[in-house]
Amino acid sequence: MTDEESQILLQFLKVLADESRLRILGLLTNREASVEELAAYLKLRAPTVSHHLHRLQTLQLVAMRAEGNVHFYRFQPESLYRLNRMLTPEKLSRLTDDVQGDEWERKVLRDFLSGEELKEIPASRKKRLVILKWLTDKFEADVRYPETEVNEIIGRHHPDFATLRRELIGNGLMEREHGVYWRI
Amino acid sequence: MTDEESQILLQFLKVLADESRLRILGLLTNREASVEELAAYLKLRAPTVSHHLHRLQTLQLVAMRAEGNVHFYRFQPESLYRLNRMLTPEKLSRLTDDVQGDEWERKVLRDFLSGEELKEIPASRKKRLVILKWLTDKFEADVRYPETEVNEIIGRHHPDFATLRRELIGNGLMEREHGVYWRI
DNA sequence: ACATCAATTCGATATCTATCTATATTCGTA
DNA sequence: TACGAATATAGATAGATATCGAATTGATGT
Repeated sequence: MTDEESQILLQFLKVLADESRLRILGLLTNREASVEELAAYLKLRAPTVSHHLHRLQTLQLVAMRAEGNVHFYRFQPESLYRLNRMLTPEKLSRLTDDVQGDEWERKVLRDFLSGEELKEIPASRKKRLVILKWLTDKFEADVRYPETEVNEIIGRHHPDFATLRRELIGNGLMEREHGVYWRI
Repeated sequence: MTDEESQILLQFLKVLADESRLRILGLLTNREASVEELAAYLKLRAPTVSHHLHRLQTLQLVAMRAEGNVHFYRFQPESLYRLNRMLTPEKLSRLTDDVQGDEWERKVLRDFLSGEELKEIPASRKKRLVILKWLTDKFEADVRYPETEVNEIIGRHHPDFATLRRELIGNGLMEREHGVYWRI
C-alpha cells in the first residue's frame, strides 16, 4: 500500500465517507454557494463547513472563487470521474501487486524473508511462486519425505506449514503419494 | 439525507474508506483466501480481519464459502459497479432534493411512519401516494423481484402487503409481468 | 464424548476526526 | 486608518471505530 495511487484512492474515500461532505457536494452540484449559505443549509457552524470544504478542495472535488470576502465554492465533477476510474476490480488488484523488473525476484525475496524466516506468505500468486521455489530448495532432490518431516522443514521458515505444503503440491513443485512427498 | 439510497452510498464509502479493507479487497481480487491467510498477509489478528470481512459482507463486497472450519472469502465485483452507479453528479444532486422538498410530504411521512414501520395505510388518495412513493424506494431500480420477495419487503413495513402491492401497481409505481415485479 | 483448530463474538482501549468556541486574517468601506 | 463582515485557523472535546486478547462457537478427527 505504498503505491501512490492507492493512497490517493484511500484519501478520496475517506473524504467522501462523511454525511456532511456528501451533502455539501449535493448542494454544490446544483449551484455554487458561499460558506455561510452552506452552513445555514446544513445547520452547521461556519468553521465546520470551512473545514469540510478544505478537505474537499485538497482533492479538487470543489473549487473556490472569491468575491471580496465571500468565497463561492463550486463542484468539480472531473474528480468524481477520476475516483470512478480508480474504483475498478483491476485497479484494486494492483493495490497489492508491485511492478515487475529484472531484480524483481530478488526484491520479493528481500521483502518477504528475514534471514531464513518467511515473514509472511505473499498474497499475489506471482510473488508466492517465487517464495515457493525458494522453499523447494530446502528439500533434497530424489529424497522421499514423510509428511511430518515436510511440516518440520517448512515449519523452520513459517508457522503455517499446512498452507505452504498445499501450495507446493498445487503449484507442481512437489508431489505426493500415500503420504510421502518428494521434490520434482 | 433521509433518502435510503443516500444512506447506502454513505455506508459503502465508510466501509471502503479503510486501508485494511481496501487491501483485503485487493488480495481477494486475485484469489479467494481464508481469514488466517489474510491475517498473516496484513499482519493483523484474526478477529480484526473477521471484523473487516463482516463489514464488507454486509454490503456484499465479499462472499464466503465454508470448507470445514476454514472460511474462504471471495470478492464480488458487482457491488463495486453498484457503487459506481451511485457516484455520479446526478445522484449526488438528488441527495439534497428532498431537503427543500415539500414540507407537507414530510409531515405525512412523520404522521404515518414510526421508524420504518407504517402505522396505517392513509385513506386519502393523496397521502397514500406519498406513502407508496416512500415504499417504492425500498426497491432497487432495474431489479426484478418475484412476488414472494415483494411481499417480504413490503411486509417489513406493514402486515397488509397484498393491498399495498396492488396499490403500487395501480398507481404505476411498479409494474408486473408473469409474477415478476419491478420498479418504474 | 473429547481434543483441536479456525472463525467469530465480546469487552476494553487507543486513535482519529467532526464539531464546537475563540481567535486571527483578509477585504471592503466609511 | 479603523471598523465590520466573511473565512480561515487553533485548540478542545466528544463520538466513532480499528485493533487487540480472551472467551465462545462450530466442525473434524481420534
